[in-house]
Amino acid sequence: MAVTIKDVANYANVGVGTVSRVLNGGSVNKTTRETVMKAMRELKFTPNVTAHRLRKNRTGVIAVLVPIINHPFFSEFVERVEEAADKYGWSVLIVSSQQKLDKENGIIEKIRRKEIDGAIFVTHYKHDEKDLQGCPFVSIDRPLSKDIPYVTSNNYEATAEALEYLISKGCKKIGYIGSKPIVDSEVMQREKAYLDTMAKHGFEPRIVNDVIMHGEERGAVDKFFAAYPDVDGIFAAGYTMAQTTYGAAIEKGYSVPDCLQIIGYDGSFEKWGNIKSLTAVEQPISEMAKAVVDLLYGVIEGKQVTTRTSMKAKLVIGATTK
Amino acid sequence: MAVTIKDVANYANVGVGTVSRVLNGGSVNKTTRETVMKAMRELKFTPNVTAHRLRKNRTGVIAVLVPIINHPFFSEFVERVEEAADKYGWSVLIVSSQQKLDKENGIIEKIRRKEIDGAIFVTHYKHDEKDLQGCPFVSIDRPLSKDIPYVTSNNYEATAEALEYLISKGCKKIGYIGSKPIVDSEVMQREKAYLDTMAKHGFEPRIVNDVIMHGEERGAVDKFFAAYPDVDGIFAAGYTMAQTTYGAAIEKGYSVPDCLQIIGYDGSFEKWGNIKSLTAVEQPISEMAKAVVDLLYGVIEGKQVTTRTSMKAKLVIGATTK
DNA sequence: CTGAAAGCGCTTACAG
DNA sequence: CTGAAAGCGCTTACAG
Repeated sequence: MAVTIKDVANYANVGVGTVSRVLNGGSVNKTTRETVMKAMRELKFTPNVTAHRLRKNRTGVIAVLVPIINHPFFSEFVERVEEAADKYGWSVLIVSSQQKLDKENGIIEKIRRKEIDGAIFVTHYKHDEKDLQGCPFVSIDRPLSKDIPYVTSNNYEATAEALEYLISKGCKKIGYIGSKPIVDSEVMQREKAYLDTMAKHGFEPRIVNDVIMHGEERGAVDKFFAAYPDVDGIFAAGYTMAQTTYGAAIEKGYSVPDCLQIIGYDGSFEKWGNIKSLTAVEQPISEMAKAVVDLLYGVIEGKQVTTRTSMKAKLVIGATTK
Repeated sequence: MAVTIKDVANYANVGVGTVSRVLNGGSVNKTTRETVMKAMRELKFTPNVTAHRLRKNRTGVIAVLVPIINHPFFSEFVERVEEAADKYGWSVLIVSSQQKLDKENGIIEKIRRKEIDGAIFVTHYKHDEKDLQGCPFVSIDRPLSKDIPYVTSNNYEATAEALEYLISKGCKKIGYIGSKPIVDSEVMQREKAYLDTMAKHGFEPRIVNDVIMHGEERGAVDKFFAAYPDVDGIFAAGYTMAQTTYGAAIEKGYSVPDCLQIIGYDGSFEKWGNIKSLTAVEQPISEMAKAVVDLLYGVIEGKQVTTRTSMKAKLVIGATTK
């Protein structure tokens, strides 16, 4: 069969413990270490992760919960998580919960049963504090519960910057279309930044920010245009919302960006090469994924980790603004 | 710690072997089995998968390779695979290869090193026959290599049906826009069905079917419209192609479906609620995923499995046809 | 049908 | 720093 730690030990004339120690960075005499490494190379040894996991009481599996997978932000996020998780030898279970509580509870239960080692929540649902006790969890944009670490981006500043950009391009009747999170989340800073910026410039706010699910954007967008037909700039607080806004605007006869400028959050239309590229606030998805995976590793290993990590989003100019 | 097979054995006054046998469906005396099951229930025993895997030399991880994850067909397929894999206690590693050979070879290498148990290829790349020897592989739409099982849909019949539908709705100048697979694949039956149907009706073919990557659809679509501006019906042989075709057609001033009718393959635009829903040939994604996972299980367990499994796609009428 | 024992490939106190 | 040994939680011949 495959070559094991024992074969290496025999070949190098040491005990298996020693081989294990060089594998795990334990203290080993320098020349001994070299002999062992040489043996590993010559025998083409690769450690058996399953045995390692059994000994360490780990499964090597983490879960990532997203509301929907077919979405520019979430799908890229998930990809980056897979890449970052590879560093720890983890494989990742993708759970697309579409805001269904039972799927989320299923994951919590799996962790409890030790079927997976931990989970990353990108979904927004309210959980019982005590269900989360002692489980290795991390999340995006909001603390799952007190003291549970999470990664976010500078929602407030990035949104304010985007709005100032619209204003600098001549917009005076600026609207905000969003999808309100079910639970307290830093995503709400986007709306706050909008209100503050409008107030600062003396503009009256035009807002539609309801609690809706992915796939229900059109209703919110139609409601917005019905209420504020005179709008000349829109900040759409999510990718799907921006795409829907753009599509509806074109249908309704608005000329983009001449009469109506649009800025979205995340992603760009150019992906499929079929519509013009969106001006958007882009979150550093890759860095956020890496950070959240490292955080989860820390939690699983019982290390001290920072509770809140904020990363910088930046405005990327596309063709939906002047 | 957690309750183990040993605790159950003690509690039920039997040997651990017996407990293991009831767990794995070995032959056990009926009343003994009941005593053991009762003990498991009362002790809230759940088997440790890692130990099981170590003993069976399995990792419990399979990979699924897709060209791109943010795509209606592939993302749903991947979700269904996750669900189906759960039945075998597997977790699935999602690899988005965007037709990059090194990622695919990385997976083959992982299987060789026993880091994963098997893989499902939805990507289309040419691999060395001998690299695939003895590895548990299955695929979609084409045999990865001789005798390697795969699942497909009735591409030919479904495409022919879609074209007959266009013709029944008055189309006479029907085009085909596709993305040609790099390797031999049953997807090519779509083009064949198109050519046959055109010939049958005495229509002249209008085809653009180049080898392109996801994200490069717009070039093909523009090329098509430049060559055949008089088109009144289009069969777009993939979802992204259909979406791009629709977007470009609207931009170029075609009225859909009044002057130009479009049928796609897979997915629908309505997902984001922003554009009209597509008339499309829908593959039975869930069934295909289930079938391919069961196939992989068979291959891993060394069972005899059927080489080709074909499932029925069906035409779903949307708003892009009359 | 069933129990005792060996072993899957590692890690980790325990002595030295 | 290092070796021998126990043990992680299972499965599987081997006897009976």
